[in-house]
Amino acid sequence: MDIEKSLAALNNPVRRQILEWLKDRSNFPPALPGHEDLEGVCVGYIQEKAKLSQSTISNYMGLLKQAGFVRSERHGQWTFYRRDEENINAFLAAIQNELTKP
Amino acid sequence: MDIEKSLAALNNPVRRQILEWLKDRSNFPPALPGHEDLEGVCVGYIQEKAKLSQSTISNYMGLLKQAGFVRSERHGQWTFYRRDEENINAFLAAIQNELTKP
DNA sequence: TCCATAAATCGAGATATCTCGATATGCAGG
DNA sequence: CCTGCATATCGAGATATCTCGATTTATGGA
Repeated sequence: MDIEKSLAALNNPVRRQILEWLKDRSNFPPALPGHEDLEGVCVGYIQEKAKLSQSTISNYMGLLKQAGFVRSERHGQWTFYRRDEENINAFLAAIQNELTKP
Repeated sequence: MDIEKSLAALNNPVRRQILEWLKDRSNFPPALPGHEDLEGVCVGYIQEKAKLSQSTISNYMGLLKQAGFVRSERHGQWTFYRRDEENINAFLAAIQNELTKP
């Protein structure tokens, strides 16, 4: 729970938007054939929606992952990203604790 | 409640530290004579503790104020800053709402 | 009115972030 | 193996943030 990294990762509107999109799998095209069971979304789908370059999105997902907001799972040539609700909640608890008076 | 400005303001360890210090007036030297009733802390006291230049701290306090985390009150030649608990809580509610799944 | 003090603003150099296109890596199918 | 696709990494230019010292503005007191 690195609050520094977490805040840096959140300090960008597109990265926050991606986290919101990932709340609901149906914000993206249907899962690839043979991966219907997977919760995650591949980089290409995220890129398509965000309309930024592939390298930028890959970088963004790396930052979100380092901050703990997402987990990744590689399946074949694809990397599937999904939210890490536990870490997200841990961050919220930490920032709340840091900001509020006892 | 500009979440963009708020996250930018929080994206700096010294600014977060200042917000923490301001939780408790006793983190600073006693109030100036004639201002004992005031909740706030003057810029000079904050600068002393943060060990950064006067202009940097003035800038920081401006950012924290723009983000809504502090209010300022001018009394004579001093500007007294104190936390705005209401806005801080509003930010926490907003970020929680943005980050958590429904 | 003049001076001293507190704070805000200005201008600038150093550093970090953003974002891209190009390249490298890893994997699947023929 | 060789080719093609998905993703990651690299290098770089543009832009933003950090932080300072110098200057300006506001105020209070002699």
